[in-house]
Amino acid sequence: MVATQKDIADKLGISVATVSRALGGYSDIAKSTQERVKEVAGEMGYHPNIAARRLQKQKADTIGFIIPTHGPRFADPFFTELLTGIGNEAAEQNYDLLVSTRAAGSGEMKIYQRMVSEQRVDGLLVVRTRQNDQRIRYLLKKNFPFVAFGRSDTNTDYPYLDVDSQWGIYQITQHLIDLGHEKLAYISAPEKLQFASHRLTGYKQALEKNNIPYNANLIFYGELTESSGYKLGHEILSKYNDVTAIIASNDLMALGTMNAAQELGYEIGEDIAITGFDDIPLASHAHPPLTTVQQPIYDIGRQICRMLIQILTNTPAGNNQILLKPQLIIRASSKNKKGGGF
Amino acid sequence: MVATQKDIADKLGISVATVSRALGGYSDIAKSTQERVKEVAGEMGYHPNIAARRLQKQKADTIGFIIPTHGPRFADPFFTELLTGIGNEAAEQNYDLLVSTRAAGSGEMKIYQRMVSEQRVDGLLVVRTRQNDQRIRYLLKKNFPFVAFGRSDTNTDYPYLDVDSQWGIYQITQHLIDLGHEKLAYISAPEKLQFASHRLTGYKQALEKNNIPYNANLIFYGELTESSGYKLGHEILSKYNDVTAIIASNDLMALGTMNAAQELGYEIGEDIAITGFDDIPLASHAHPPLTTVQQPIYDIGRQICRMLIQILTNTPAGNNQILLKPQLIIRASSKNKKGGGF
DNA sequence: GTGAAAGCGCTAACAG
DNA sequence: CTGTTAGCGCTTTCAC
Repeated sequence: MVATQKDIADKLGISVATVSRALGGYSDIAKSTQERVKEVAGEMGYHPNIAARRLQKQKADTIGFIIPTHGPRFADPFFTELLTGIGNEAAEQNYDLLVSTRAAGSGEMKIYQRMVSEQRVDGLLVVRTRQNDQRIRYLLKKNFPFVAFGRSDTNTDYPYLDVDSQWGIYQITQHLIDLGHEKLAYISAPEKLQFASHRLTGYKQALEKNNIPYNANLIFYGELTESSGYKLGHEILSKYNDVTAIIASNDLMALGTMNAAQELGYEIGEDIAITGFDDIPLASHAHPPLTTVQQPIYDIGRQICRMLIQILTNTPAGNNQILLKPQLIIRASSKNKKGGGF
Repeated sequence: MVATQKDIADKLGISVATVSRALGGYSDIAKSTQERVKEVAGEMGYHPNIAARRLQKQKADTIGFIIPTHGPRFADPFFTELLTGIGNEAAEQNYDLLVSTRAAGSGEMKIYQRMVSEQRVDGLLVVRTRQNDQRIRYLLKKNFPFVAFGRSDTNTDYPYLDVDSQWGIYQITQHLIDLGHEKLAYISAPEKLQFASHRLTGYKQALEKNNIPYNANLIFYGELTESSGYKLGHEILSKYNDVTAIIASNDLMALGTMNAAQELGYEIGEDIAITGFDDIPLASHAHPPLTTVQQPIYDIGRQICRMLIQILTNTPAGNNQILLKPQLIIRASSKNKKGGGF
């Protein structure tokens, strides 16, 4: 049996209210009483019952994070790192973190409703924003606190943090063009993801700037997994043997593409350039190391969590629509085009 | 404002108790009443307040999972997949999943205490069991429900699921020996992790069986990360140019080691064999694909979660100390030793 | 400074 | 079948 405030009160012959005040560190309490209460609380191994506290305070002191997984073998290191950032920030601020793992689509909205309606959490973190995002529409309608990692196409106003991935892909494309590449295939994220269009735009912009005609046949759509990159890598290289660079919109797909290219006998960095996006730890330990666009994943996790808590505590938050500039990381997977005239 | 049972009761002119019973699907209720209640509940958008329910039931219907991270850039795909398994199972059984991310050591025990004492969760999942594991000792002392992924050295009795990684490493070592390798370096997990010793034992057993003398200098200790494997790979290959195989005790370190070896000009699978453990999705898309020992990570997550829920609901659980046989997956990173006499 | 009393929203025992 | 009552453990008026 766990000790309650009542147990302490009984033992000390005082009221529960006094115990509560003593423990809560209120000022209108005799110093001596407070000390006695704290001592006995310690002896009895008292710990507050948070269910009771939550009911009374009408707050869960909990943040929700619903991870959009794709299938059982969802093993994206990006999310582990993001989760670590979110979790560490939440813990420091004394919030619990409620996590759900749900495939986008299959019952995902049910979970949002459950978290919101049953007051399981005080606020939510939304990631991988999508075009016309149902989740965001729902939360706005319910007027429920949330922060998104990613913008949305609807011109609604809500707090978010995003990385300027259009700019990031523009940079990486320009980098490849500078190296002499002219036929660059592009592996996009699923079209419905908001960042997919940002990134694709960055690619198009760079081509345009350099007077390279855009060719829709060179755009491929993947699922952000290694195996998806692998399949598309094979497809691209078998269809177009004159492609000299492949830009993937995340590292996992880039790694899969590298694998395909290597199977086909390409030497990466020499015969073909391949690039990613994210800079997961594996990117620098790939063979060859992967040129990519770095997002500060851990810090993003911390920051979106912090933004949400600021909203929940009505702390003046400053700007709550933040756009970070990512950083181009050049490694050996991109080199001068062979015979590129340099 | 959110609708409560009282609101429904008032609207219908009945008591809160009746509403509760109607909603709870009890049998001792008039069908007509139940229908009216449910209808009005729907209209008013009623959803139970779980804080109240938890207080009354003295159960949180929540499972806790504390992820032992190492540092900010913790990005182990293994854990994403494990989390997905745990999360999906919990959701199916209507349990919430509370996640904490804490570096082992730094305040980790505080989180366990918080979860247990403040009754934030009904049970806990413990992973990466350690020698003389503090967490397990604590939970046993508190008589708090938990299931561990991994055995422990104390011969205490508690529910766990583990993979027979001794057997797994034995298999992989034997496989390499069969290929003609005789000087095999070994990269261990940190010594304090329980599975580190199991795996090392498997390695030693295989050597012994084949009359290869054990050489302690060939044992290296890593941190289970790519960069750790990378550093040790460099160290091993610069010290011992006659090592022809390196056995890493997880895939991430194996991948890092491959990177080091490739930097040094080795052709993996030809000049040197490198193997891992886990079979994360990236293993099959490495270059060359990685020979490894497969653990059914997602299923392990599901199963430890299921075991815990069985304990919480007093469901006859059958065997609650389970040892799974992993599976050897042979890929191109291990081949015949060059000039090995085959 | 402290106690008494009320109430957060729900479930459960008991009466009728 | 339904209402009354009590209570989960805590915080928060309001008196004194």
